[in-house]
Amino acid sequence: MATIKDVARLANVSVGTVSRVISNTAQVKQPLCDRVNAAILELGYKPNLTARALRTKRIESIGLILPDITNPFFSQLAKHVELEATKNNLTVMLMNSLDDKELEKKHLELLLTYAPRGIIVVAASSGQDYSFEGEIPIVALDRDFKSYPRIKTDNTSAAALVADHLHSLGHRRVLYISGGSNVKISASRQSGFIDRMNELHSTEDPTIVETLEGNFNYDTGKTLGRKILSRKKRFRPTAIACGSDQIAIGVLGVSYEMDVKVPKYLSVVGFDDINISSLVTPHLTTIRQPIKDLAKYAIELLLSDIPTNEISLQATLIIRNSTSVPYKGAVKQKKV
Amino acid sequence: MATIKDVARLANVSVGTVSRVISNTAQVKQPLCDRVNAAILELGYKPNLTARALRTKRIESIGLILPDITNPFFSQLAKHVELEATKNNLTVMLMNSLDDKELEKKHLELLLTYAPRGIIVVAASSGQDYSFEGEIPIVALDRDFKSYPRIKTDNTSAAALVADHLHSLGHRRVLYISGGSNVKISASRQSGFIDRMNELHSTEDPTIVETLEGNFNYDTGKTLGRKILSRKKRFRPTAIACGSDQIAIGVLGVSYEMDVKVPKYLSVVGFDDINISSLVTPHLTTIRQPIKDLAKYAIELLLSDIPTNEISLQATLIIRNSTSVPYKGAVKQKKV
DNA sequence: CTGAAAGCGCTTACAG
DNA sequence: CTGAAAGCGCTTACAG
Repeated sequence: MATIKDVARLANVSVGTVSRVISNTAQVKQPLCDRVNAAILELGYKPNLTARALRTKRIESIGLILPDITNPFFSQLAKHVELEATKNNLTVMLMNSLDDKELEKKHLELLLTYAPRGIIVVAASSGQDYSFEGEIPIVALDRDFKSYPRIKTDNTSAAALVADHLHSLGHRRVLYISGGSNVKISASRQSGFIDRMNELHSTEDPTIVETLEGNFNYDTGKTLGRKILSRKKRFRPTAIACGSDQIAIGVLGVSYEMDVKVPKYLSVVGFDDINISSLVTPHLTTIRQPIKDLAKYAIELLLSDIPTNEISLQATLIIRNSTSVPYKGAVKQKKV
Repeated sequence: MATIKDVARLANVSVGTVSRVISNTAQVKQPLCDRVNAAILELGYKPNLTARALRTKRIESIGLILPDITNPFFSQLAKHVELEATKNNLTVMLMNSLDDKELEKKHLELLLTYAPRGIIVVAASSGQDYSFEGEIPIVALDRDFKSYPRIKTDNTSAAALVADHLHSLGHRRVLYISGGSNVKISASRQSGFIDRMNELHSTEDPTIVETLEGNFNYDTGKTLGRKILSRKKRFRPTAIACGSDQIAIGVLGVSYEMDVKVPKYLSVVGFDDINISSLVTPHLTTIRQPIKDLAKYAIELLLSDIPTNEISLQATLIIRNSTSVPYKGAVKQKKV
């Protein structure tokens, strides 16, 4: 591999000059500049990133720690983070915390010793019980992490969108399956939905909202879905809103098994718009998180060090085939 | 941040000695060793990885280039690569080629300038039209890349497993939906299936095999599935084997839409065992690739530089609910 | 605007 | 077994 010295020799300038034309950091007279560029081309010179990093004390990478790349939402996030990073000539180091706070901490510490331009963490834990020295910028994505600046979707207003949609279709008895009220973003979605539903309530036109809690996964959808659909029809909601697409797809699964046609007899809404949402049958009505922007702002924040607390982005409702007006027979229902 | 010098000073030894105890590369007498370790602990010293990399000309990372982390199979692969890398104290740099050979090349070149311990590429292209200097080990995972050593699943024998399964259930008219015969691994699966099916054929007990070609995605399953299920029953296969789970899930989708009960009237088999396969309805019978081993061997190969051409791992058949004996009415059928 | 030189934090021959 | 020192390939004050 040719080094900066080789280039300097060939171009008959000092290494300092070569460095300057490469980094475009200072004025270099045209003739010198040309000679340097010619030499770079001739030698096929590529700067040694490690050496540069040692001097500047910054590696041209960002770290990305997330619970599990296998989760469709996270993999989409990771993809856009990588794409956005590449635009900025940054490489991304990926690590799975497996939702293990110890591992998350270890990853963070290792990453810190690489001195990347910044670290994005989709947190497994709140990280309250330890701290880092050093001035490497850290950004929390999606979930809170310590008191680092955070980029997130406005979950509350997004969930309200779901409530609006269902209500406007005519649903008055709905059920919310939550990813667990102990998880913060899950709680935001849940309260966003319920609060809006309550706002929509009036004595003349009453709404009934129930909530069931589980996790963000398929199993929750299956288990709780089965429970709900086992009820007598008059005690069933006409629509189920879910805290995640996974839950919703689980609900779709039991609906099929129990022969409850969606959306005819049951409307189902997800949250996230993961890839398969548009492919399952019926196609899932859901909330699309602005993943690309989430990634873009996260990286921007990392590179800008403009002090920021939180950036909250708006999500959009994607209406597909899993929601419709409630079936005619959905007459006066009793409260469970 | 404390440096090796600080440690040396505190421990009252030379930096060389500190380096030696850290890297465990030479015998250091107990007392010195103890002093050094104590100093490291006291200062919370972490070696500067960049400086080490500059000296050793190797960064403790591996590169991972794959078409799209969003593809469930790749994300599982990536996860296990990362887990395995972490075990070896290696960090992974992730890049999506987006199936673009130019981008793949650019990524590769960038990665090379980082001088990682090795690069794993799940190739978008055969990479025939360019070459790299340098001695950084490269390993092809899943798909061929140049003439680098390759780790893969034995697609041919895996597909034969599917043929065996279907035949033993009693299916005699089957159809294979391929991911395209121009893609090498797809062709292996296809021929593995067809060849075994033909071996199983005899004049007393004939089998009929058809093939349709598309891509590895859901759409292919939907489109071709719809085409097949639109045929009159007597011209329909009793089972469809697919080149990927995505295709199979697409087929499941149209089966539902067209009200063809699976597996009662149609058996469906996938390939890959991506996460959702066990969650779709009905749960998909499929081939499980030994993803963990794929990842493990890839990294082993990278680190060992034992000259190897190809490692081919055996897959396993996972029988779930999308396959069963063909329905009774599946009597004498005519050839299409 | 340009060059000479220091120095980033390590590792590793080279002596002893 | 240990220390002194060179050097990895850059960047960046410091002079001029």
